[in-house]
Amino acid sequence: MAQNYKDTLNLPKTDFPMRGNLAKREPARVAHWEKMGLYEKIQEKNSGGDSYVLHDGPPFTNGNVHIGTALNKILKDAILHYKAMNGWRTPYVPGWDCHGLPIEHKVSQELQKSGELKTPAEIRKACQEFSNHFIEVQRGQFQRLGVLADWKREYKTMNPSYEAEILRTFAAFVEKGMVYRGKKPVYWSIPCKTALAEAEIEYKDHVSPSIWVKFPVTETGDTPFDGPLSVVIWTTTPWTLPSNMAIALHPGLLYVEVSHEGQNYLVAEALSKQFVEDCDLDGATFGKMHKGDSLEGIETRHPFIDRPSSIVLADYVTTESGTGCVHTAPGHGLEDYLTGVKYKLDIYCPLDDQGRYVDDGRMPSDLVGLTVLETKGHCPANEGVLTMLAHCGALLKKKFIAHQYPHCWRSKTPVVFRAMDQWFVSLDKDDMREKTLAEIDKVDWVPKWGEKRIRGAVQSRPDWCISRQRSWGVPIPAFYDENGESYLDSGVARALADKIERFGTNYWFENDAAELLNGIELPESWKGKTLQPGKDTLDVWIDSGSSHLAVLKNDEDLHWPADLYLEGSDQHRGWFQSSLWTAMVVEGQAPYRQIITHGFIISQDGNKISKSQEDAKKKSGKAKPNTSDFLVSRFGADILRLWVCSQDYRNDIPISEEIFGHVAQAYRSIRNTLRFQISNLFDFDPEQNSVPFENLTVLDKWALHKTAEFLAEITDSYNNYEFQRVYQSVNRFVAVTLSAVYHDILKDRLYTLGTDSSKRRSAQTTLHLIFDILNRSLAPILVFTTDEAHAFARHNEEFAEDSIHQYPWPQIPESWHNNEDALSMEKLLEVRGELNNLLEALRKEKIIGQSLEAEVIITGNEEENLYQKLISFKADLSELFIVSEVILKTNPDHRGSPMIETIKSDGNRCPRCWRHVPEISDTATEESICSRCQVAIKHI
RNA sequence: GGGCUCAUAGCUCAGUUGGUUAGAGCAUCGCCUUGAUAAGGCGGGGGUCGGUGGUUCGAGUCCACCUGGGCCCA
Repeated sequence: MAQNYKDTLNLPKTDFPMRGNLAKREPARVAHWEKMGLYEKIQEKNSGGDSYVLHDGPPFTNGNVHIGTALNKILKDAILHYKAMNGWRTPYVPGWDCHGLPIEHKVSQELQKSGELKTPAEIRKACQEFSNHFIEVQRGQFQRLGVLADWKREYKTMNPSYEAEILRTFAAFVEKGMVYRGKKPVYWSIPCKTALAEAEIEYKDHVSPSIWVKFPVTETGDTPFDGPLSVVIWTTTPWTLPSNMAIALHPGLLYVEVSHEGQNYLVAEALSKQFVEDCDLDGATFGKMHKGDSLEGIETRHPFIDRPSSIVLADYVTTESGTGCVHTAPGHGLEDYLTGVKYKLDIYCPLDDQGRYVDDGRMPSDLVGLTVLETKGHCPANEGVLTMLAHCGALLKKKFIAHQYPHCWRSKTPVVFRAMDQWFVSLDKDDMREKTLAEIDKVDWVPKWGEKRIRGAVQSRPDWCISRQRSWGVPIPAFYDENGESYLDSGVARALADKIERFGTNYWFENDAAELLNGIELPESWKGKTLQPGKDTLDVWIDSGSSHLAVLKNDEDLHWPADLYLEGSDQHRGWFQSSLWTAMVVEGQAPYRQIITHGFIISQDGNKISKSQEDAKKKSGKAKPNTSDFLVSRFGADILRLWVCSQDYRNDIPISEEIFGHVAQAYRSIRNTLRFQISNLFDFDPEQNSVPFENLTVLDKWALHKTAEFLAEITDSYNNYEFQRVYQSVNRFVAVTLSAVYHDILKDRLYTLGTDSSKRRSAQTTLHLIFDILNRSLAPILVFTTDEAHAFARHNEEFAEDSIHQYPWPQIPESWHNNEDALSMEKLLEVRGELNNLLEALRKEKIIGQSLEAEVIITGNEEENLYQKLISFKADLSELFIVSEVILKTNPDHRGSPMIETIKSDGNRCPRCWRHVPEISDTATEESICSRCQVAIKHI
């Protein structure tokens, strides 16, 4: 008959599924939101509010959305949800970074397979298609994550109007006189006649001649050497010797004079023994030692060109190989170049496009015309230089050496470092750097060490090389005459920007100077010249660095500067900095008020994700892709979002199966808690059945007090963007306050009392309030689940026309906080701890199973505080402790806190409510139930 | 090699201006329940706070060095 009584209970009822099945079910909600125009509705709701502008850093459009990019967008979305709930207007214009070498490289590889040589315009067209394809892909993947944005107004750095803004930004640089022409070494492929980027370089084994060369000291300065001597350098690229301008020593290393058969040499002390051995200087002796920094400025003579080569200092000099005296050719190496800039050396590079020594009047005539390109193991330039060294007696030793050397990815030939004309931005012009540093002060950096980081980046950045020898980018609007003289003018650049805005950037690549300049008023100096348009494009950091101008300034819905930029911490050197410089030049002010940065995704063992993935791949042969889509397909977007919010994103962010397992568990716990509440409100209409606050039971008032504490806690965390604290608070609230305590106690009331009894309605009123607050407070994070729960709770259906995301952040009455009943309840609930220990002991002894099988005897002194409380709430105690009876025994002799005992109840078990009571109404029949149930059953 | 940064139970996080036996949730183990049931309840075990050395009456919490990780440079 027990089943019959079960039918008389108000058991929970809902269609809200226990299991989310997110991967399958979320897409329908994405479609639902799209259809109902959720983003627009949220904007409309807040149209009267102030706007909060989070300016989107554009992801690069060259592949699927990676987990790190997903993390970034999820954080942005959660912040905007929270701001929108708090009444801010939150227009969010997402962007795409389209130009750049990685795309051009991939596209070129594809085009190369077809074997045809393509013009820049053709390559650009293919790049554009490539980029557009991945914009489609990524947009879909972002939307799948639940990210709400104004996708109709998204910005692309390859849009003609955007490209025009880039050119106008550049024009401002020109106008301020910051742009100048200089030389800088780049990788150069001789067969391809093109500059290469690091990504286009392959390192391969190569055999080179390594040589030890004497540079006789001509000017010793104050240094007291034992006698005439030569500084010995070691190099594996003899062909760069004609461009030698200096010899670099380490300031902190010791250098020693080595004597052998009347000759004296200077090398690093740490390498001197090796040097003697390598150069067969048997019987050499070691003399005076000198510290590197004491030798700065000493002059030597170039071995075969009438030119001094002086001693300079550089930190990158090592004692790993060579002599510790580094041959420095600023036109043929990046480090050499930087040293050259520092010491104002000539950035000399006497090579033409074919890699041949040019006849510039400085090159020895024996060398002119020799190429550095190696064919069949022969390098004419190397051989020419070796011959000259042998003639002049400067060659101490030659040995062949196998080492890694950079090769061109396309032609597979060794590349050379070659200084070429480039465009630079002078960052110190008009104290721009100082002004920028001052501006950094005014920005709110989160975490605050971000300020140190960008300060370091801005301080140490050398002049900005902004030209690239690439096709997929925005052209530098410069022209050249037949002598190679350059022509650049801000007015012309602006006029060209207008043209490009109308015709697209390919206009530049498909027309000659006459057409490009047609209708543009030219500066006097340009007139009468035969000009060619330049082929270089702008550094892509100018592209994305102009976004605040291109996007925020041209949209009345947005404002400049932005309220927030939120990107990975690598952007201190990247986008944060490039945006800052462009803003300083154009507006004289930072483009953002606040910067939040997040760390990088790492594996659980703390290593780089790509590296550990490779290792896993090697071991198991089945590495799992770290793409957003893969993880969404396995766990669902809400789990991914919850994971993001569970981590302190300001540091490294670990990811693993185990971590996702725990987050999924936490999700289930939250979901079930919401489900418990929804299912127990199936017959509750807040309009009809609500109980006023003052009439709620003391336990319900306590629950609202705890809810108020919870809300205050997470509101504070949200305000500080500390989602991991929200996550922790939610877990504790859900698992402890609700599931283990409040919900557990409530079941008796909800299930067994009369449907409309005031204590049951009191519980439902409270549950309803808590559900609403909990669900809303989770809405910025669990965008799908909270919307689903809302639809089921309010409309008892899966999709509703009103979304949780249109509701404001919860506000609660002050009365909930610290009400007197709640504080008393807090004390009484503390007794549960001790009580539960005693019950567990009975359970272990198989005396009881459920706690309702037990009764409690508490002995205490009326003078004592807690015992007084127990007395005043005697009627509620058995409910609170979920036992059948609580007996209070007052004993004036009892000292200290009340003594608690538990025993098995000797009452009869009511088959309906399972409580053990002294009297069952009619023990003779099977219908016998307790008196409380008798009343209840009449009011079902 | 340089700049910035991180290091608290198996996992993810709290630990206020240095002060009693270092906390939480999850996981784990044992028990109970079967009227939140691919759920729920109760209880137990588990860190000496990356390491070393200092400052201090007292340090996870301040200082120095070391180790390991990350981002950015070189």
